[in-house]
Amino acid sequence: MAESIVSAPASLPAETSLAERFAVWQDLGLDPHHCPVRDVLDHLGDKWTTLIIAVLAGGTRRFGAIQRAIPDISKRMLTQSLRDLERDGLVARRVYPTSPPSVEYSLTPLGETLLAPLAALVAWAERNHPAIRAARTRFLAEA
Amino acid sequence: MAESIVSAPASLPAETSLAERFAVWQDLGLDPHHCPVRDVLDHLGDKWTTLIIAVLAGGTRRFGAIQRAIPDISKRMLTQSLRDLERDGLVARRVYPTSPPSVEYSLTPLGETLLAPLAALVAWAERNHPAIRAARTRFLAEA
DNA sequence: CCGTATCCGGATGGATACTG
DNA sequence: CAGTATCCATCCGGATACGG
Repeated sequence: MAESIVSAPASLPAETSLAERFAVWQDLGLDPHHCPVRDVLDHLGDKWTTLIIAVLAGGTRRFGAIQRAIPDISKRMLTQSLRDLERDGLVARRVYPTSPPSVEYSLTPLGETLLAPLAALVAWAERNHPAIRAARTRFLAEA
Repeated sequence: MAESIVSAPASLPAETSLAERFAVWQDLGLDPHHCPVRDVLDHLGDKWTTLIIAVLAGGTRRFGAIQRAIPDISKRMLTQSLRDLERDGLVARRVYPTSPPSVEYSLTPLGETLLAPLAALVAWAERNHPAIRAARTRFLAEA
């Protein structure tokens, strides 16, 4: 997919509002290749990625250990999610050619920089979880 | 769905690490009803929600205005996403019974509290977008 | 132990047409 | 203008079985 030559806009200062950032993406036609929400966050939003990052936030883990930490993930989805994270440079995979083989996963330095903003969002979710559930109940009661 | 009587754990201080938070959810069996990642963030992770919030971060908007701001969203998906946000108490919907009718959407106070952590995550995505794209290219080159 | 391969059901989401 | 209704293709993700 011969990438466009248009370079991404210079990154804005950290305190830039969401609304201002949106205006920039909009000028680029919300092209998914230049819209970080679509190109990066959509990935974090899938069913398992955030949970896996939370596990790896605790340190290097083996494949089986991650699977035990998230009881209802299948090997298929765990492998695929880890591959995607590796592909994006957030997770490192190290294979030890022992028998039976063992494979260790850990966050890369890039992956570690994600922890702070992600933890802030998760903290928001925890703090407001009761309010959100209350809103849902109220909404249902009106229908 | 007669809700369980087990109350959610008291919320942890803001600086608590992801790994520590995960341990708490895990003790509850990662039950989706008590895991904010699953009950709240999964919702934010769907295809349009974050973009819609970014638009509303700029102020109250009418249905048509939101649709024009996000060129490739269908009316169907916009309606559905807005309903979900309204249901969770993040967005308010106000109908003016004019002819033709006009409907305004805006963030609720609860919705506004989401802007700061969300903007931080988006800022991370913007800043590291080039590094992530580079990692993808590297990954492809090895296969 | 750490995967891959295959199959398949259900959810997601786009296109289109219609309504108050 | 702001939806709803319907149909339909695609994709996500679970179950199972097999391989290095």
